[in-house]
Amino acid sequence: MSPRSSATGAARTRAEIIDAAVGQASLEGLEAITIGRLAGRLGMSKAGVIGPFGTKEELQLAALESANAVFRREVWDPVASAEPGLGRLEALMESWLSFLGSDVFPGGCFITQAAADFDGREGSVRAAVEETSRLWERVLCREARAAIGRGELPAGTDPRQIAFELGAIAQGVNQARQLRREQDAAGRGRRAMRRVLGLTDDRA
Amino acid sequence: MSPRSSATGAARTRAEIIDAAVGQASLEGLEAITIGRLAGRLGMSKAGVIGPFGTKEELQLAALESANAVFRREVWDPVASAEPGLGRLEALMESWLSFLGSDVFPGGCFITQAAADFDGREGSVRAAVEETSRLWERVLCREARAAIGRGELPAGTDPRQIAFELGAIAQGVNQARQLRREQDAAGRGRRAMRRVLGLTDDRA
DNA sequence: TCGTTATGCAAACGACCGTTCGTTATCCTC
DNA sequence: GAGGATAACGAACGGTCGTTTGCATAACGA
Repeated sequence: MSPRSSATGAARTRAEIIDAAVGQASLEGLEAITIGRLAGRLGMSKAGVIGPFGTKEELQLAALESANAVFRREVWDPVASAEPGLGRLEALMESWLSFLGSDVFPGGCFITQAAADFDGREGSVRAAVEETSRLWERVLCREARAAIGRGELPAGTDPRQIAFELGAIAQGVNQARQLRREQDAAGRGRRAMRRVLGLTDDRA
Repeated sequence: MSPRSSATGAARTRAEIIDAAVGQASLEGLEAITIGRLAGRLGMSKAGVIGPFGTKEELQLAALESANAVFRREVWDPVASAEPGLGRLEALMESWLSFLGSDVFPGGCFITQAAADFDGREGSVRAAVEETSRLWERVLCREARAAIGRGELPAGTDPRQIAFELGAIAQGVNQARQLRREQDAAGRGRRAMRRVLGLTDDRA
């Protein structure tokens, strides 16, 4: 079931195809992946690549699901055991920034890439991307709500506004790093996030 | 020279092709535009479409240039005559939000779309997209610097940080509207921008 | 050990890709 | 009116796209 490295036969092949698809998609977009190029990169035939999925659309959905799992493992899991509230939200942002600065996905944030690629289309992949985006925003929102409930953020704060702003900043970091290749993208993002969370380390 | 609606013969055709290409690109990405589909939509032959540009890459560059001109006309020009400083920066943000909420580009912000599409590639189009992004950030930065110089933003404020955050918020608005179809995307963006600019209309 | 079931390959399909070529219609200038 | 430039056409090029089909071969359960 798990797409980790070992496994036997078909499951292993399937995981390798998905990994290659995720890499390709993070660079050029989920729609730009191509059966033929994946086959070339993997040293397989086109039929062998598409076989386990039946359809390119199913392969796209599998790649998205895999990228979600990677994101959860890299960003959420490290802070999952902490207590809900501002502390965990702060740790989550650090985790997120570290992820955006890594090369886990060679082309940067997979969801941002997929969102731009599919927000003007219709179909099941678009729906899955939208749902992923919604789910992650719900996570941020829940965490912000916990922080408000504990009095760590001002009463009356709108948790959805916090979630929106944190997500926007992450998008900005991703673009600064991937498009403009700014060295200090993470630093700018950190400052912005800390200001949103009231953890001002600069002038009032 | 200007791609406005009237004009004679070839220039007019060229402008029509570019308009169609911009529309298509804002929906599905600058790389996903296709000579054949443009020809179909325009009732022309493929040769007639690619003729004025010679190459798809040149057509992409022309589409990007046109989108830049539209952006400047819709967002910058309305505030260009005001005095530099916080007032104009605020007006610029309103102008930007209004633009993001309009359907000038059917698929949302052209640059965000193009950035995601090309930030993992190489070549002249990528370079042009990057330069556009840099240029716009420089505009925001210059405006923030003016506001700081006039004492309308706290001394010691980093104008590049302001530019980064405003740009990130716009990206967030675009994704909220285009992917998640949130009704109040502009409202969230406005609140976030005003907070960045110290124009707090919510609780301290 | 032998059928059965997976697993992946080679080849081919029709469709569309970007680009090139030669030709035609239309206009402007002598 | 004749002649030349211009603009767009239709047809074709070699490739690549996603998908389907039939055939090997490897693995497995009896």
